[in-house]
Amino acid sequence: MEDTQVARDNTVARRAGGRSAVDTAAGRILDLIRARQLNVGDVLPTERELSEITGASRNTVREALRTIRTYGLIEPKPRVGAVLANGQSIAIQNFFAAHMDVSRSSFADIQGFRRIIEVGIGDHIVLNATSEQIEALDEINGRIVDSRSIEEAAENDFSFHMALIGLADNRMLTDMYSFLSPVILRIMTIGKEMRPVLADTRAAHGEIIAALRARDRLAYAYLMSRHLDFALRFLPEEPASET
Amino acid sequence: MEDTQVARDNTVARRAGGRSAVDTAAGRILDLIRARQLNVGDVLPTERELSEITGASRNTVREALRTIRTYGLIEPKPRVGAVLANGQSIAIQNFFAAHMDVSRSSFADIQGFRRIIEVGIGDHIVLNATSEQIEALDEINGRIVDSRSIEEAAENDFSFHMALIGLADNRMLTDMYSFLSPVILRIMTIGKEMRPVLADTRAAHGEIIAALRARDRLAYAYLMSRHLDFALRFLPEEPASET
DNA sequence: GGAACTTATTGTTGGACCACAATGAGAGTC
DNA sequence: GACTCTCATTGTGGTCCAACAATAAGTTCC
Repeated sequence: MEDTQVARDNTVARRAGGRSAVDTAAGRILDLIRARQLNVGDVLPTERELSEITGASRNTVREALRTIRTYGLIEPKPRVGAVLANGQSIAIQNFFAAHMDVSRSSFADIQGFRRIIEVGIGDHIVLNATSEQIEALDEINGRIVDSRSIEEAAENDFSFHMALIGLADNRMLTDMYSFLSPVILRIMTIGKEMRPVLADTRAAHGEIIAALRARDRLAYAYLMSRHLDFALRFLPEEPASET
Repeated sequence: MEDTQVARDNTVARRAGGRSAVDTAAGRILDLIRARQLNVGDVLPTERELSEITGASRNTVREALRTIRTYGLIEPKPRVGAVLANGQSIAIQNFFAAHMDVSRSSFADIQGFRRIIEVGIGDHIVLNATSEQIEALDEINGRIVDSRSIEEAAENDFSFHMALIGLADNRMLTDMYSFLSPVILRIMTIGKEMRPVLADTRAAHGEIIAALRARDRLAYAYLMSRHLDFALRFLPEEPASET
């Protein structure tokens, strides 16, 4: 009898709030994390406790936790509870991996986004970057040909572009690139798998650096635009088959 | 008897594959989508059928569906089943919301970001936008002076810029601006509170539209850059506090 | 100090009920 | 007879519960 009561009450609450019980629970759990100032490594209350706190059943709490988990914010750990994590990378990667199966335009979209950004920051860099910063770019660029694996090459490639972003001196941009880094890395990896000529990448970067040295914003825009468009040409039409 | 068998088999499979039953189920469902060539609008089998197909319990299937749903790939529809959707936009916005702390970026950062983006999309718009699209911008721009409140003016202002972003034809950009819309709206509201001359905004937009009509990319870049920089001058230096 | 045991927690299952919407059967009307 | 409206049926997702298995931290015993 009481279980029926609970069920009916929850249903009413759901309809009233317009949100499902799972959404409500997820929101409360996120509020809890915020309110308790929990950081990476801290543990959440147990599912049963969360069930009491949120007023939802354990199953509902589990679905809510599953959502938060998909965001990479928590990592379940048997016996101890869910641990706050920054599984951002894996989460984003999974996110895009799941989407590549359905929509294939994502790669192109991201490359287009990069093109706008990395071409667009040219003016600021040309005007404000110090010679030391530009030479630091050159140093990073040199690592690419030393890479001993595709993955390492992709990481070094990304490091170069990330350093470039850093010169824009804009926190939102930096955050955004960090956020997108797993996907960009994956794009680079695929590109290098299809056309593993590291020297070309280095040369293209080198031209860009030269344009920066010369404080030539037009050359920078042209070269960067060409560089990113070039990468796009080697991306597969079909989705990347993951395992 | 058989259920016990199934349970034990699943447990074994889980330990062998190193993946949980939920992950396995999610993988099989995604395989199913791929194998059946399901497109947006098509329906998945019911949860109970998926339970039979994947060999997992309905609760496990539900958690798997919850993951896929968090990715924005499906949308549950009562009585019909889960429908394939392209909720990538909303999903990625949720990802942004869960991971990116906009409040830590300053107004200047966000305006700088906007400057890069909105100037950067000029080339694409000049080359690809139809005359009808440009006239639509003009129509939106006309609403600004009709606004009867600061908030309404800010919304109309944002609509103009959002429409501009839409012309870039890049989903990631559109998603990003949707995600940032509350903050941008706030910036615009503050700006208009400090300098409530709507005619100026409209005039600046009008010049930009004129540049687009003339397919003059240099004029566009100059005018847009000036327009955004101008707004920045009237903003306080505090960080963008959200909500 | 190390090994076996206890125990609390997550993982998974099966079953139950509710609200809701589509379907179709049946009554009523022309 | 054909059509329309009403309403019960039915099937679906949403939520809840109780139970057991697997796991690892904590505890006790040697």
